Amino acid sequence: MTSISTVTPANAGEPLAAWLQAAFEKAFGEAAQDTRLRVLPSTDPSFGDFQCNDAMGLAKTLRLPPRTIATRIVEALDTADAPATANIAGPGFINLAVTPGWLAGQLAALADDARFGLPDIGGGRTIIIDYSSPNVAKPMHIGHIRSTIIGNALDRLYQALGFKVIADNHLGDWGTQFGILINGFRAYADPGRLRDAPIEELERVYRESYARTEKDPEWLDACRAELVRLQQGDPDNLALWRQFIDLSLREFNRIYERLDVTFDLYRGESYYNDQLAATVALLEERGLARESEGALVVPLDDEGMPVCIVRKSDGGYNYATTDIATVLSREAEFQPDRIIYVTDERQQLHFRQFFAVCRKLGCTTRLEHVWFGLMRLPEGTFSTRQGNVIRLDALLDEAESRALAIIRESSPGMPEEQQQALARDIGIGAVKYADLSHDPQNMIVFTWDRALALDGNSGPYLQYAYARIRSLLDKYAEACPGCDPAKAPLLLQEPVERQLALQIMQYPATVVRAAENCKPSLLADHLYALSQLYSSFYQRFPILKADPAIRDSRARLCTLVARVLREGLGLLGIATPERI
RNA sequence: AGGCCAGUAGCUCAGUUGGACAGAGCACAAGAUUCCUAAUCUUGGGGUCGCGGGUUCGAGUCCCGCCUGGCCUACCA
Repeated sequence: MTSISTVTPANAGEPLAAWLQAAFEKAFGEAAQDTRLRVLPSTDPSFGDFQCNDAMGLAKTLRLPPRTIATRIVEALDTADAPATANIAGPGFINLAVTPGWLAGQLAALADDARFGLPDIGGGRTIIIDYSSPNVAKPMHIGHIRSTIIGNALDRLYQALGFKVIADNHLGDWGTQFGILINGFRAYADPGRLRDAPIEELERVYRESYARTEKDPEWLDACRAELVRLQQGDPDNLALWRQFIDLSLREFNRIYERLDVTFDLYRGESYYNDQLAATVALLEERGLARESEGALVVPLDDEGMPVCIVRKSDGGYNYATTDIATVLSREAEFQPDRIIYVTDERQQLHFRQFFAVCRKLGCTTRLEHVWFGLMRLPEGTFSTRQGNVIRLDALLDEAESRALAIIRESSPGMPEEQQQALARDIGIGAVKYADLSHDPQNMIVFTWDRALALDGNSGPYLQYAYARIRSLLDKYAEACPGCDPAKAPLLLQEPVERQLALQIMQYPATVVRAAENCKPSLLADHLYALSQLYSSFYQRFPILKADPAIRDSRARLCTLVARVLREGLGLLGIATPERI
């Protein structure tokens, strides 16, 4: 159950819904008991601030014209200290225009709440989020960015809502590719290149070795032999394997640092290696697995899915086995409430299958696959073979250098070091926002200009709005020493000021919705709308030069916009520099 | 062949339990800076919401059929 935070309800319309609900019950008695009226922000400011559409839906059950229902609700409203005026429009919409006093009071209550209205939904329960998960000995490319950025945003969102989040990087650090790599490494690796660009070198070695397996059977056998030796624990091969992981992690961590992404665990597939046999034994014990064409499979006809292979015909285990063992291990160690996997869309069937197997084993953890559309290039799918992969570090480099060019032009006086730090925040912010502002499930066609856009609906637009507020508030402090905007009464007179207040008040509900739907884009949209309102307000109305009471109120409104932007962008993992 | 997803303005995309004349950004056109950061703001044109049925007081949203595109469909992950 959702527990409501200290002062402010998560949905800004809730107090109004309660007000309408009381009138509804007064007017209709028992007939009203089973329904709860909902109040949502208006779809158009000209209708008012909030609206309730439920009278139309109730027409059937109450057997009355919707307009009559709406009228009777409105007539029964408690008018003493009413938070809003209500009127009926169209077939039975109840439009609510809230009083300035109510609006100011609600906003002030939100401002005084330490959690800014975010409810503690988690109550300390544990969620494991499994994301990023690149393959060892291969460079991270733009195909990894969505999992990393979306996963990290979910990490931050759930933490903000009171969950204990364990971010687990389930590295691809085990499997047949290591036989090819070890054998190739001994034959082809160049120490100099390995020192200068380790991952490129490992990748080159792998490609060369792999190519040879296709035309040289003896080579292929040698690779297989190395793999067997590794799996049997041969010290030399293990040492090499550890070196590959070590080199890869160093490279990955450089990128994670640039992206401000951190993990609580780095448990690759190899971590579960010694649990695979027991996992399969358990499946057999429970009578869930059977032989088929030499492999061991779990039939899933009852779920309408093809069989799930848990042991290959050569006796080896595959990813399904590892994933099942991973769930069992996580349940035993962490007792998580949920496990969320963030991967691309191609793995949907695999996840549905192994989730089903887990349920058959009696797992009670809520397992969830958050999938996202594959990123592709305008000319088609990117692929290693065609060499049209865009490496993640190259993307980030380009993002930063584009940002730096603009900063040098617009802020030539800024110290070089500060320009570069700013370019990092803005460039990385642009890349992250370009991803997070889209619904994860939509495919993204990658173009440099779109991924690195610095105007319009972009990360820098939001960062710019924030920096302008900071600058303005500094000037306010100078102009009015000793003034505390937090104590100023809120006078929300202009329509755009009311809209700003309403938008801010929807922030907690938006965070909840973004987390529950695993769609950070919902929060990104909200922050963009807030920035648009603010930019319009800023451009059209004086703040520092307004009459003192108005000036102080507007300064306070600015502090609240800044707070939402800083905290909201923070939940998306996007930095908010104080100066641009 | 079956499954999942998508199809909304020239382009990229939003669009809470079905709700009021379908919204942004980019691009295009015209304007705004002696004044709090113009990476901004204001105004304008522009859409048979893939097609056809159905349910409903009401459908971009739900149901059925079709068209187009992407991905998946047993020993890669």
